Amino acid sequence: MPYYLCFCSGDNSMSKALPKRSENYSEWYNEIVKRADLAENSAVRGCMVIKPYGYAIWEKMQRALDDMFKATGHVNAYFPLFVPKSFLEKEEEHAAGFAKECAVVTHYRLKGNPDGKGLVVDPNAKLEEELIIRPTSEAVIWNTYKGWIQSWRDLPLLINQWANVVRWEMRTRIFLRTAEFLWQEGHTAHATEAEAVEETEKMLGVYADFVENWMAVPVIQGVKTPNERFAGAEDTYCIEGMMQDGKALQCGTSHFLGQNFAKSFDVQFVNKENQLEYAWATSWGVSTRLMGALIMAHSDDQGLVLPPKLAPIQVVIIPIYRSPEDLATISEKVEPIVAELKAVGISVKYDDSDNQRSGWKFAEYELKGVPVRMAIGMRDLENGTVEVARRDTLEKSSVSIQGIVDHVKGLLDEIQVNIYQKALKFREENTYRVDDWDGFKDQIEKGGFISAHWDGTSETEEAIKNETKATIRCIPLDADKETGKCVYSGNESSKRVIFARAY
RNA sequence: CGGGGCGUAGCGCAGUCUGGUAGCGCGCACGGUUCGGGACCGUGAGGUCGGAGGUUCGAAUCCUCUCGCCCCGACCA
Repeated sequence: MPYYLCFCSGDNSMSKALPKRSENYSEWYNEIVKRADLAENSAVRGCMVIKPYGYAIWEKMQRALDDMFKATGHVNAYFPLFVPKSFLEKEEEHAAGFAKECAVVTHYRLKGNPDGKGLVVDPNAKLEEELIIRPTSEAVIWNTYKGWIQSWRDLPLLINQWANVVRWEMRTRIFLRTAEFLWQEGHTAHATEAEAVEETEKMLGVYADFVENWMAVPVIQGVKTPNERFAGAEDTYCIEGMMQDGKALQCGTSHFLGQNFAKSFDVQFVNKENQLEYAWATSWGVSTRLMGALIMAHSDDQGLVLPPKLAPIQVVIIPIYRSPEDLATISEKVEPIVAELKAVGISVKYDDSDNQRSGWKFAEYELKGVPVRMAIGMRDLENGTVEVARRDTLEKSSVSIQGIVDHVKGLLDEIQVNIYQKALKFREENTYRVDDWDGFKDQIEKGGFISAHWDGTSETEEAIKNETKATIRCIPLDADKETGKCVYSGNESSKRVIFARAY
């Protein structure tokens, strides 16, 4: 059913087509998440259920990132879910930053309701000290590091943890902002400031590498303004991506924490000169929010578009047949192709299920973003060909079965590059240099990134945010030195920063 | 917390104004015809209408209370 007919019925939930990006971007996003079987809202407020297909993508992300962390010398560990309130309090700015969104455990027991059915909290089981469900783990980890760090020889300490965290957000959006989410958080301790800064920047680079080369989402690397900094950090570095509606999405952050946490948790070490010093810290994280970025950066009105490197199924093969005999003939021809594809490390699914017809399968795998689809029917067998369709461009071609594996391999690489280039082109076409305030207000309504001069004050940043809802996404690391006038105040500025509305 | 909306079959909804046999589409089960871009026909299963109380001969429908969810705003590394 074409989308426009849905208005007649007053009910588009049954329509086969997705809402269009151009008509209702957020509805389009929600429908893709649901229809591609990535995740769903759970019965628990603000919390999602990540479904097997969505989780398979997350697992591929985890695998790639984890390998990169290991390659840069990090090891994994696991720390408690609960943070005693007194720990969280220790670093004041950190505490203030997270206080408003904490889930708090106050009791440890339930009992039968004396007035009837069900359970009630046992008032006699009140905890001596409340436990906070971690919104992030700096507090509990630095409290632990105190016992691990005595000498310069104990440093650097390079640890990562894969975990869930809870932030009691007032409004949630699946993958982009959920009350509970999955992430990794790296927490490192160093002997010198320079080394910690280097680590902070190195991990930002790792994130940029991952997001660009695996997720195929181009990002701008930069530094946050003091307003947007992580609570308790000296500097917050970030990577910012552009979604197809022109809004920015923070894809990862890497924080230089100075000695703030070492001082709050009294983590000191003896240096080579036998003097006591506080350790220098970093922390860095990416979350299941990246799933949101992946969806919003590439997908189209037919459904999800996945970069081959992260697609749980890279190639799907669909037989086209009438009789069981035809199917048997086709399957016989397909089997060695499947085996060869697997042998070169390509994940392939041969969907010979007979409960749906081929047309239905085509649409279904498009919706799920499978990068390459092959269709084989009796006609193909006669010609020694298969029909190969690529998800990114929706182009179809007839390809000889001879050498099909090399062809598919090359095609997957090409798709990976192509969707990155497409996203990069989109970002470039939607990034504007703006030098006057009227132009700024005008452009921000249309969407996209604005590269403009800023006088460096929080007052100006706040005023711009209040008037336009645009925030400074970052001060790009590669910003050219360029003197100019602040787009809002007219005061002196030494470089341009990136403004955008953000998720 | 303020404003708006919604809870009826697994999912999406109509029915509520004006009380009187609980319906439709999708999905599901079975049978058949189909099969190169989301097939069709037939048969069938499936609901104490979010919960509690009230009005009434009779409540999905009217009244009171209550629980939950969604959207907009405030909030948000």
